[in-house]
Amino acid sequence: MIKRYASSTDVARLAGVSQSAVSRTYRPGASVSEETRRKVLAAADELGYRPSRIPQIMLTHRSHLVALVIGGMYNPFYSSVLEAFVARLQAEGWQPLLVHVDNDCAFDDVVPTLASYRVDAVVSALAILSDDSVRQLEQLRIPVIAFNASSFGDRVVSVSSDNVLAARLVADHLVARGARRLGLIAGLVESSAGRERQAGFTARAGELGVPVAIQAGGFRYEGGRAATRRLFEGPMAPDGIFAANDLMALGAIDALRVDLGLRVPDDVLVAGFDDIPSASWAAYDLTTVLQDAPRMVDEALRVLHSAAELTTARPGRIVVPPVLIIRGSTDRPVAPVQVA
Amino acid sequence: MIKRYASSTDVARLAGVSQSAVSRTYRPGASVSEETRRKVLAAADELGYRPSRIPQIMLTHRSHLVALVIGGMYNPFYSSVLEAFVARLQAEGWQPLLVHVDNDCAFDDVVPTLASYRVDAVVSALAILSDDSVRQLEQLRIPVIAFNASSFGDRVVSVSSDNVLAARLVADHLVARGARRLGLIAGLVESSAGRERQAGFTARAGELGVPVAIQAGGFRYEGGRAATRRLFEGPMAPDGIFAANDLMALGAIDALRVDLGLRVPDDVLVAGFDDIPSASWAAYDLTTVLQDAPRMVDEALRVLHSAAELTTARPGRIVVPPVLIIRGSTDRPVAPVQVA
DNA sequence: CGCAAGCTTGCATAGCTAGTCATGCGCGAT
DNA sequence: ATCGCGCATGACTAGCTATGCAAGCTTGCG
Repeated sequence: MIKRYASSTDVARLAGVSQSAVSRTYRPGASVSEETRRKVLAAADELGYRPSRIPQIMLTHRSHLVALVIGGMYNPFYSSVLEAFVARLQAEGWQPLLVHVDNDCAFDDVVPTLASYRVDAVVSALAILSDDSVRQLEQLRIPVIAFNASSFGDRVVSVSSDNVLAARLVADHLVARGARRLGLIAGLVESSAGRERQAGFTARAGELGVPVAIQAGGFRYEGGRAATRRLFEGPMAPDGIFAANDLMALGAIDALRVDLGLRVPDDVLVAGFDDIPSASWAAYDLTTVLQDAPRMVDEALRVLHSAAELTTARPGRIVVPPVLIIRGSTDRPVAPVQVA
Repeated sequence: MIKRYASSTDVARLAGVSQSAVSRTYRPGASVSEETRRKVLAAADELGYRPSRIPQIMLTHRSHLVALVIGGMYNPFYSSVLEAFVARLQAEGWQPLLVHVDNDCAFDDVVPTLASYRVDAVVSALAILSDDSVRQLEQLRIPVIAFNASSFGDRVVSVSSDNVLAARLVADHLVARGARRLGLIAGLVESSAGRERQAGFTARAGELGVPVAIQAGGFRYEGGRAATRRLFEGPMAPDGIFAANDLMALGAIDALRVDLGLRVPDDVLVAGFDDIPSASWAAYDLTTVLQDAPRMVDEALRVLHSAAELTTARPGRIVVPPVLIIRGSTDRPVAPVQVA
């Protein structure tokens, strides 16, 4: 194997000093004479030397690596969360190790890899942590922070929007704008966020005495479009639709306009969840729930800092308040809400 | 500092064997008796032990870490490339280290960090490699693979679509479908992909004797929308628009329909570049150029494998053929092409 | 029963950095 | 002149795993 990087010993030899002197040159506050520092830096520059973190990991038992588990990048909300996360982690001296999980490669399969790189923590932006993998990570004493997934509330720390409250607000809003027959496009049953949005919406609709028809859309555009067509094949054609994420809501709008020849918002109101960039595009102008991604990332980092000291994070749940963004897709005169 | 992970020595002590025996248990093909293996695995299970790659990195001078540099995740094309890349890297035994670069944090700032983790290679999915940082990486002998960026063709390996050819095909197509006054929405001058698309398009339009007006859109939806409005403030209102990426093309369609009250494709043809998911949504149905992301990732990995052996990749350029996807946004009868 | 061959096991070590400890030097104070 | 102090420097070591080497054991065969 060819040696790629120069070591502090190489630099020391070239500079005619000891390895300690090299190390001290890069350690702020260490005692090095100007003369020695100059010689070391000259030699380091010649060899392209940068101190390695690898031996330090062995000595301190801290890698400053954080595993970021992804697997649903089709949703732009998660790409923006990812980008925000990476930027913040980096700014605070962590390094994100990216791990992909999907049907071919389950979370359980990558746990040994994570452990072998001695990551300090795992952040999952997906709801597909299996019970088994959580137990494995627990045994390895790796703190786990789950994003928008509260299923394992007693084992891991979760950071999420207040999905139930947000969905209730959407129900209120749709009914206030005159909807009397609601349609709900659900996500995936595996997703606790999706389940919470469904629960909040149906609960509030029930309180308001408004019926809700439900179809699953799998969190994707095509799923939302197909689910909308199915809603209109049923006995109760809805006049207000809430999709558990924006992608499905955009599919719903296209189904209504293109497939069913209906107008939005004139014939049917539509609301989504996430506030992805395309939600505000002129063709859609979608009413949606803003998830405060920067705030969520902040909270996750706060947990990370405390978890870094201990061997495990104190399990719990952090909920970030949502904001209802009202746009053209529900733009109709306000009707009085009739509480049943 | 609290010790988080068990070491092979810990396992050896518990199992009543030597550290070598533990190591050999996890090394396929090594000579270990069934009895010893059983004891080791039992002890390892109890302690939650996984072999560490960290000392191995020191011994072999190979980290199997690949730095993935991102910074434009607003474009869904890059999220899909990222996801594909991570999945493939992982399947082949690499681990992606994610690095974010933006205005606050230039590439040069993160080079020391990359070096300190002893990454085996750097993959940049962005065109913002500075000349200085390429030189730094060259001195550190870290191979660099640039995605869709050929500016540093003589220093790094680049993998990209055939942007020039694709843009020529788009020009042909728009003119064949009857456009006689073309508009081009350019990306960023820093992007070589954008420059190539512009060059190919204007060159072919020139050959066909069709005039082209140009406005910059910065690769973003809002930029594309504003650029389109500016195109129509000029002396030559275009009847065919090519945007250097899909996001700007979608902005163009919305500008035409919502801001300018025109019809697509009846009044103006629109084509984009990337084939992001929203390009095929019913509201847009955008003609675009498919960049074969899986193929591009394949090629990048091939380079990576050869670069892993050497200390540096042989500079060069790999070009992947593009595919023109014709959809409704240019759906008009074919007119005969008049070569000037 | 003796010996060789093969399998198994433990010991020792490389690889790199940060920090501890001891040493040496210069200089001011006594 | 001597002592002590502060600074600078080098030697040494911890931390963990894979592997070469030597030694011990078993087994089969003569």
